[in-house]
Amino acid sequence: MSDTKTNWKKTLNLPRTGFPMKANLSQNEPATIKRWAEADLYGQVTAAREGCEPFVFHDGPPYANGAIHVGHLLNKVLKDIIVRARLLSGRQCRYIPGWDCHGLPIEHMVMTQLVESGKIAKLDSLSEADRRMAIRRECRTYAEKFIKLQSGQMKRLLTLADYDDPYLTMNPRYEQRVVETFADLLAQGLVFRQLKPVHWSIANETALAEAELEYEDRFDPSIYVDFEVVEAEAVAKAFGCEIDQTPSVMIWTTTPWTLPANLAIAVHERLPYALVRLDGSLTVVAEDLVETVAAAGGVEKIERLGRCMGADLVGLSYRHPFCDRTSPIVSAEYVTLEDGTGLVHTAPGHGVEDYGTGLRMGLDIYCPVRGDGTFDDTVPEWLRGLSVWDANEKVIEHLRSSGHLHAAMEFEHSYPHDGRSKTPVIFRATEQWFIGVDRPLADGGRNLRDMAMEATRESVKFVPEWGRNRMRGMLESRPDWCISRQRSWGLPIPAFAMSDGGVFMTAASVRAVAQAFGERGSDAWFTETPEALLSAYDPGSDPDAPEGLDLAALTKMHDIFDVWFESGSSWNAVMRQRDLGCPVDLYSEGSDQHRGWFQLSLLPGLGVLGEPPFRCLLTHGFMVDRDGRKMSKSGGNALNVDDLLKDIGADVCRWWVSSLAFESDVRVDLELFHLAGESYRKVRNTIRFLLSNLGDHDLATSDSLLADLDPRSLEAWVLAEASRLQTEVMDAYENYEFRRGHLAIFDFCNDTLSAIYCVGVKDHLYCDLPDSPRRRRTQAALHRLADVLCRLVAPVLSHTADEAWRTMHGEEACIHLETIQPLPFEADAAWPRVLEARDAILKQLEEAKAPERGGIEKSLDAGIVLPDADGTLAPFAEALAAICEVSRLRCDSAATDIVVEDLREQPLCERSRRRDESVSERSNGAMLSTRDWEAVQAVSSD
RNA sequence: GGGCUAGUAGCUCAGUUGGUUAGAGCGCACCCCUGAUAAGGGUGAGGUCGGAGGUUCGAGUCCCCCCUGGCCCA
Repeated sequence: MSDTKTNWKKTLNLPRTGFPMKANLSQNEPATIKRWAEADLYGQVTAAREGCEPFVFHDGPPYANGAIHVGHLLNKVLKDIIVRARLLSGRQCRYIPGWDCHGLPIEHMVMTQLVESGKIAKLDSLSEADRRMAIRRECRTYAEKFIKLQSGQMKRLLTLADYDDPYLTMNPRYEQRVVETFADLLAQGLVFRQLKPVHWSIANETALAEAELEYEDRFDPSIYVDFEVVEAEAVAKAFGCEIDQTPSVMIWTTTPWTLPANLAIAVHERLPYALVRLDGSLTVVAEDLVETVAAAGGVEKIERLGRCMGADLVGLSYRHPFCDRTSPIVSAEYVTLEDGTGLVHTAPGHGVEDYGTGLRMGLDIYCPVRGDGTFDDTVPEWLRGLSVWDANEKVIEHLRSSGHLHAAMEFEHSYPHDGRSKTPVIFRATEQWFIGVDRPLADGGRNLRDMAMEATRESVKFVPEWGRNRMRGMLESRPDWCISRQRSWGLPIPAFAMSDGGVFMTAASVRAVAQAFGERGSDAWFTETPEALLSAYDPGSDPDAPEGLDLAALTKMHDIFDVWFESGSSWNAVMRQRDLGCPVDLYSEGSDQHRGWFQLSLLPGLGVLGEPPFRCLLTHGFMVDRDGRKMSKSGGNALNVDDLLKDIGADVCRWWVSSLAFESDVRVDLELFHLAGESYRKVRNTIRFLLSNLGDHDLATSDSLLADLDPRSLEAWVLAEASRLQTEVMDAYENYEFRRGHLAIFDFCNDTLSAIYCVGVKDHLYCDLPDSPRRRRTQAALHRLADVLCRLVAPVLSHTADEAWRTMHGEEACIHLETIQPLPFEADAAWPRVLEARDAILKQLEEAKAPERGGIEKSLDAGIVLPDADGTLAPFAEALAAICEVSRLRCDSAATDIVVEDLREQPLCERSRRRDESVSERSNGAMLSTRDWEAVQAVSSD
């Protein structure tokens, strides 16, 4: 018997294909990448879509620092799915990858390496310009290294983009456009110079960024100071009591040297304050802090005279204890009862919050401290020229002798230090460049904030929609944009100092420098004279040129642009510069960019174009670990992308990405990738089944076999389902609902095909004569299914789709050059009822397995009698028998319940294993059905 | 501390304008097939919808508060 078994196998049309079950992605994908590169797939597909309606998509620049992580993976794969889906639907989609190259993280890293390698000493011996150039050379090398690394990793993710000509923010043609963007904003009157406190290293006389600070414990004086109130009566009234002496308000500080710059005292409007007599001296402190403050001053007798709210104090004024001025009491939300007195010493030139309060209240941003840490001549004589550290003691002495000091002690706290010199830093107001968001534009008179609020109200589309509210909230409260930084690695702000101390920078002069940068790169700023940099500048034709301008007397200033200004100009430096279309259709990044790139592209865009540079903002969430915690390298819960690709391959990663509800946080864990691998295999094997039955099928004439399908045939049904799938998936892609597409594709493979259609047609495919019309028609359907599946998965499984496509159409073919067309198939309206009948039948078959119900375990041992009162199902009897895998099925208009007939006593066809009614013993001695007997005879006569 | 956002079966997610016993897939259990075979098919068991209140005849769905995450600020 076992001999005959193998013999029958030889007479069957069993599946065969070169498309393997095992994908071996990590081995095979690199070959695909190489093939695409050699064929210049990006060039080919953009050429093929020449003249098609463009979809303008602009890539945001990742920072050229470090290897890519899973966040990049999500970002880049999502974008690539978008690009490929648009190409599939017949749109042109030129996609230029980019990198953010300048900025502190790189410079900081390079400086650290220079210090560690000991090369820093040599650098410090150079002239300032040479030193900056040396640092810039190192930074450029560093950035180039990581661009190369990341670009390779991104290609490894199977992304399609113009990697031969990416945009780099450090390239001359990019720099030129950034500076020109700046010139336009300058012309609009939006650029201004203002003091702002920054971390300042006295040792190196330079501004420092947060990343350059090290926090160390340090002892500082902690002092409580009484400031005499000017309006004694008003105080009495506020507290509702009689007073007999001039009251004070008490502040606390650990930086006595900032007291000369005190211009206000801040209270919280909704906190209660008390007027108290502490051992005879009348003062105001927060009600809850009276005891603490009294204890600090060793007070023996506390007398509470009255109580009021902070709001009652706002507007009063006080006399500075040693500078000749009076200042206001103001309100501030950040005032707390954590420490101090509940009344906060405010020096707008020496603190971030103080600065904010100063701007809000219209106070001077007053900073009497010079770059070397000594006082200038605006302070009382006894402080002039003194270093701030020496001033602490003097100030305390002075306050004590004048009777303003309530208490003084030593205080240990964490304090920022310059990481390089290890010396404590101070907050010091310096001149910075700003773009004003509330200043009216020269043409139009509206300001950027109003324009931004209007643009984001409805004209920009947000996906998800809540991004709108989020971004508008940020726009509403954002301060003016400080665009200057005091570093070397960046794009210079082309401002010149004039000999009279003024600053020279006009729209025309900036454009001239932009031209120089475009030709020679921004290094020119460090290597060329002002006259050379301004060679394209003609003061005579510049209405903004200052009178008596002497180009030869100019000196270059040294601020560079905030990197956000560079990336925020990319719509101009890339999309307009390369004539790709602007405003662009889509920007897509993580939701942190509502404050970052999106907002900082919107503002310059509005200033220059008068409209947003984008039409739609698509955001994704952040990667968190299996417990929902944030991912970080230091936390040890980060996944390595290279390992991931080696382990499971890019297509599985892409399949995983397409499955995500990416709008919110994305849980990421190796196990989840393996799960995605399982469902990938399901799709792959389904495609494999389709392909494996097409080996003897003529694809060229295939579609003609589907011309007049019976709407009640399985083929009509499955192709109509495919048509529905295509509509659903393409609609999902169009609306960035990749998860919906993913699920639809999976369900189609898993359910429609694997569980139903493939099961239903196996018998025809394997057992019919190869040329039987029924088999050929089924093959034509399989071909159509494989075709549409390849196209639909191509944006996601870009390697696998290509692999399958090439299995069908030869090595030279490429799925990614194809577009998709509507499928014309329709099926009988009764099909849903047929499938319901199938469910019911399968349930009955399962129950028939029970011993008391007969114990039929194999469905082919069963026959079905199906109730069909109105005769709807009868025409589907054959199809139903096939998709239920039963040997016989009969519809009965008189039956009320499904009957499972036990056919185990009936003859079994040895070849098809069906208990068909036509089975009988044939002339060769075998039990075969008529169809199989004919097939065997035909095969053996070959 | 503030703005935005998320919390539904072991896992990933659906749940439309509040309305019958809260759905799907994976996984799991059991069974079939061994002619898609490191494949394929069938059936089934899993949830007090983050927690506490409230509105309502009725709430996963509306309101308030709280808890736990995330992003961006302070």
